[in-house]
Amino acid sequence: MESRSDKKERTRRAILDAALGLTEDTGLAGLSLRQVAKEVGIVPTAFYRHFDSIDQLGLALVEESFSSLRAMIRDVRQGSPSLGQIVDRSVDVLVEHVRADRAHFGFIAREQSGGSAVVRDAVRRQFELFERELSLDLARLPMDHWSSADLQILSNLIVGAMITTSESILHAEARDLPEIRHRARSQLMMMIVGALNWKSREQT
Amino acid sequence: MESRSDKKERTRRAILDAALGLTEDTGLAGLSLRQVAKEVGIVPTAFYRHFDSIDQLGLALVEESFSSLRAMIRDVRQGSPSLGQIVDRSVDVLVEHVRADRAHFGFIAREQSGGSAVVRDAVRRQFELFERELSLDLARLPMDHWSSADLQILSNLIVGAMITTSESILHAEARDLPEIRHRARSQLMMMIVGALNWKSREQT
DNA sequence: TGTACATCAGTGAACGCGCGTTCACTGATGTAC
DNA sequence: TGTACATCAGTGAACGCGCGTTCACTGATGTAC
Repeated sequence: MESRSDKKERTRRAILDAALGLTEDTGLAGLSLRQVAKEVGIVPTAFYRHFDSIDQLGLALVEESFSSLRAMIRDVRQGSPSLGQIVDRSVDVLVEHVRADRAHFGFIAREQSGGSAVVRDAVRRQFELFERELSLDLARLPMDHWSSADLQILSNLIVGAMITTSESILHAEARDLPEIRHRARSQLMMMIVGALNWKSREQT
Repeated sequence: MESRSDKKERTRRAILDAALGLTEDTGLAGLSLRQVAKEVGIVPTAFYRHFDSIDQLGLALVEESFSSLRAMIRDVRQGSPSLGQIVDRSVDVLVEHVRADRAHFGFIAREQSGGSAVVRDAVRRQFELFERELSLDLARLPMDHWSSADLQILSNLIVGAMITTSESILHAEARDLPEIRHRARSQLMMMIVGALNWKSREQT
């Protein structure tokens, strides 16, 4: 038999999924509690058994979505390939993850400048955290003693390009993927090569 | 005396300005015709004398905002400084324009992934156009015979960084500006140096 | 310059609709003895 | 194992509100003669 808390968890899950789906066209701002309830198959007031408000639901989705993002980074890291392969591998993993988890990546991209101040700020805070983590990863690469401030600048640039690329992947047809892959690889290469040369130039 | 059409133009202007203001927190998706009318000081139904719908109003704002953006580029171009100064000058002009025209730049940044499909698509189309223009500008720099495809890839990367930087400027306090300037300069430098070295490397 | 008519930006009442939120409730699941 | 009571996810009616849109209108501005 399914316990009461199991059932509740299942409904909660259904609410989160419904919200991810309904949000795709209109953003969280265009999502109503009643739409969600209807989609899930509960009465509007039952929503409150799970979340205090649409904003709280949004925050839960932010958490979930960034878990997705971190899982992706772990995937890149565990391959731990050579510096030469890291570009190809990173881009492949990005494309793969975005395709496999459109809903979460789309949610993040949208709500980054969405209509709810609370959710928007949460997304931005998570991206800052994410940037700092990436800069730690970069520090482990052989980039002769960069300052952490400079690593963060590079990290900020890379994360920005990653978001732009994710958006391209989300809007693209399958047949456009090779081109997007090529572009993303070229850009990542430019950034890394640029950072290396810019830095060595400055130090001489 | 103010003519009838002058008066109409003035009201239209007031609607556009009210929309830009009200949109700042909630995005276009959170904007209602009645809010705009109230802000302007007309009755809701009078709105229809100027726009068919909020979406049409949004499209007008997209046009306006990208005029702003193009004015900025013209400003960069007319200085036509050396390759060495172009980075500093570009960043200075960007910061200056974004600060002077927060409303338009914020509108573009927001509605790029906003809740209205029509407006969103219009913004994206404009950005693609803008990228192509920038790639033509880049072709005039001494970047030994790049293919236009590669210039577009670089252009796409630069525009992405420009949007990210604009968003930083919009959210920043005045005292954080020097750091943002520094970051933007470093990043633009990385991209240009990277592009040059990556390319020459590939050609050998 | 004066008159008669046309235009049209803005008015105001009215509509039906979906919204978030309140409240008292039901009945199945869980717990204490 | 059986009984009595507590918990609580989901129900259903009701509310007041702001929304976009319709319609017939007003009265100042503009135009033709």
